[in-house]
Amino acid sequence: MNYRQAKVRAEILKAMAHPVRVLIVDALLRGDHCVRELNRLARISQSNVSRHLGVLKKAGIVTDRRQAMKVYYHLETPCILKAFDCAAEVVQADSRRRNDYLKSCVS
Amino acid sequence: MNYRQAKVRAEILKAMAHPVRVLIVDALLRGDHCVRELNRLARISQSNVSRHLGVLKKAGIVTDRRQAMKVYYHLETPCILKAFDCAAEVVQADSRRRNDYLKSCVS
DNA sequence: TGACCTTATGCGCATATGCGCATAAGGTCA
DNA sequence: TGACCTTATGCGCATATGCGCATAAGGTCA
Repeated sequence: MNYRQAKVRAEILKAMAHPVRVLIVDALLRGDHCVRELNRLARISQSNVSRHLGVLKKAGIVTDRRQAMKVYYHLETPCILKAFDCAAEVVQADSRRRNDYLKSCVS
Repeated sequence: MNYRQAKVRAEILKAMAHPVRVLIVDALLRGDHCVRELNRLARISQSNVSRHLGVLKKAGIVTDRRQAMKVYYHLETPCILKAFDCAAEVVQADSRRRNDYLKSCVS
């Protein structure tokens, strides 16, 4: 892999690498939502939700469609789930290692 | 998902969301490497490689072991690949959408 | 039309991130 | 021991990111 390819991948990972954006993606996994709904669900200010949605949209992770006053956002790539699974796996592996370390200290 | 859980996931995604770290993880997929090797492979300064490895280590993605003068790094969670696959998928979906858009402009 | 709802974005500021440079610390080997 | 290799990290600076606040723009509905 060259630097250019790595940069593209990093951009996408970066687009998801924020707690609010993780929350948003998680909500969108269960169906489309408009900004206001996400704002209420995630208890994040409207402007902030909107901005984070902009980041996800720019990265191609979500798309939007206007419907009357509201703008609905749609998760374009549910494969994002895999990244989350991995994230969870890393956490588990890490705590397992920590436990092993603690055990080795005791024995 | 609550904010705390989202934060944990985001931390891990963040740990990979940098071109240099993507390059490093990709290299480590093919086997353990010491800092000097990665430094040469990726054409990144030694101090910089070391720092990025520190980030990956802190996130629990890699582990290190000393062997004489060298410190070898080991990819602890190859599931990281999945995240990369998804990243690639996002890029493809995005360019597909762009093409569709262009076509709709022409027709 | 005017009151109201929803969304995106400009601005300013605080904080985080990235990197080069220098250097200390750990180790090898003649 | 002293020359040398490898690695981690402190420091300073430039740039990126995040967010609150205010507000403009788009739309609805009585």
